[in-house]
Amino acid sequence: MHVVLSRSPRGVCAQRLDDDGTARDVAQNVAEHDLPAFIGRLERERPRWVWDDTTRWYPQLLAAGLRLERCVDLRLSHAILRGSTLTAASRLARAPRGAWDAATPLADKPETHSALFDFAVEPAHGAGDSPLEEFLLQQEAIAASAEPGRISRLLAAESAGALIASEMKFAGLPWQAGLHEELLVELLGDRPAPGARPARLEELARRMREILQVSDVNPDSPAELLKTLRGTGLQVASTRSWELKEIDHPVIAPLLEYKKLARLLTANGWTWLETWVADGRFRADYVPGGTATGRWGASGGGALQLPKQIRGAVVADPGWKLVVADAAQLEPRILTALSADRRMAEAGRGDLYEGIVASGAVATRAQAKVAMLGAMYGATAGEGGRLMPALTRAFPQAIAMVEAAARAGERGEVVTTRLGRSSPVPGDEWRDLQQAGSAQDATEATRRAAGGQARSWGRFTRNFIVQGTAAEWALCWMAGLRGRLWQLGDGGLAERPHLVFFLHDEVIVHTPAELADRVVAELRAAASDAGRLIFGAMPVTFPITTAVVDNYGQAK
DNA sequence: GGGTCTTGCGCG
DNA sequence: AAAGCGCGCAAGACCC
Repeated sequence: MHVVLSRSPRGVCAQRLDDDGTARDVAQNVAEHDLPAFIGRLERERPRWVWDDTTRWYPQLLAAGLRLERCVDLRLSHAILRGSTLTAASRLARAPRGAWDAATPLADKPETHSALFDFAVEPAHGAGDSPLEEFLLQQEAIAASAEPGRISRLLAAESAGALIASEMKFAGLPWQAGLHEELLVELLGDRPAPGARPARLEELARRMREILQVSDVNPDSPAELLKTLRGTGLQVASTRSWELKEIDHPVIAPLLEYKKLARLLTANGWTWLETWVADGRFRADYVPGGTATGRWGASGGGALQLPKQIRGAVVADPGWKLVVADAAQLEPRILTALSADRRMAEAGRGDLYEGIVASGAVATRAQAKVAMLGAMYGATAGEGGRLMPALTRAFPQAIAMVEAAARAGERGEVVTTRLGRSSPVPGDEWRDLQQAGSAQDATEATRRAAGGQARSWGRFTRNFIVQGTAAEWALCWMAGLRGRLWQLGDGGLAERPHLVFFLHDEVIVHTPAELADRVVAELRAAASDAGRLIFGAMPVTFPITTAVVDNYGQAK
């Protein structure tokens, strides 16, 4: 059973649907304040809740103590169906852009700007924009798809991800502000007055002045720093750390240390702590489907960029543990499964990179890693580029697949992940330049620019199929894990083992200590489920590394 | 003064 | 080891 929820000025409307899409009864109107009780009652029948945007419904339900098993997030589903080559012929994909193609989550927009429930505001969209009609249009597109099984799995995983994102924000990542502050004081000195440098940074700037024998140096301004360095005879093109590392000069060491600490101060210093940590929790805003490839984004707090320096401040509650798990060498394994390259699958029975060395393709594990990254990112120069021919000889099938994706992108074509997420179409500027570059009278410079741009888009599509399918795997992993964790405990969401962090191929589960071993088992089981769900009986394994720790800094 | 672009660096 | 993919954020630079 599906239950389609929508809001109108009169309250919430709930329409039950049978699995064939027919209305089970007359739609019910529910007052906003009765909604949690209403949903709680119906949840016992395990419906799939259908709503426009999870962020507009689920947070308040969580706050009321509910946890729902499954949903359809129409906005996220629409974005996938609209772009997917698997549903390109559907009415949904062929319709002109409308309210469901909004670039931002609906919750980010003021209510008055939403055309979804107030047809008078934007009559141009007509009544076809209602959640019920959109849902039926989506069902139609899925049913007519060449691969309904794949696309519906993707939509289920994407929607589960939306539930998880809301739940992780609700539960929060356990964060000890006191520990974080101790760390800052230890590395930077006491908290400075606003606008002033902490003692440690001031000291480093002073040493740099002495070494360079200048009256002033401002390492916070790349432009000024570049002038100062050049003024003292240093040949540098920029002030990037990786470039400075190559230079042999006494000022480099304190400068690099300054940069490292200044970064900590501005990105995750006292201000960050005050803004993002409250009541012992860091509550990040995750953005499911926030990137072209289907990876999540984050907005505010930099949840996906937590530097290793401060991970020690992520501490389990007393009597609880953190189970940190990541999928080992996920993207190369995804490439293996996508291409069904049996020799690469054989190499991946244990450590994939060691397996590649054993195959004779390259000499060292480090080379194997660089070569695989080169294959997935499209390296042309450097060691990655040099290793490509050997890798291609050893694993022709896998390499042919990413090469084909690159060639398609260079031609401006769309590529599609295993479950059906398609890459965006290149923009008008891209097409204009390609056209200009292939014209009879094109200048050499235009030809070169067009070629460079084509290859750049080819690197994007090459990577898209791997990164995008890896994102699908991670979503399936997490969705399965979420259900398994729920079965391990009793009570509300935060009283049972629950997800508190997700970073592309890595998750953290916060769990009562006595359940940690069972959480580890569920993590592994969910990983092999995910592999089967996406690739069927392919002989590719997705090993998980796990660590049961008191704080995140202890993992890895 | 405010908005947008650029630089640099954190994560995978 | 090199600078090839995907992101978000803060600060300075730059422009009006």
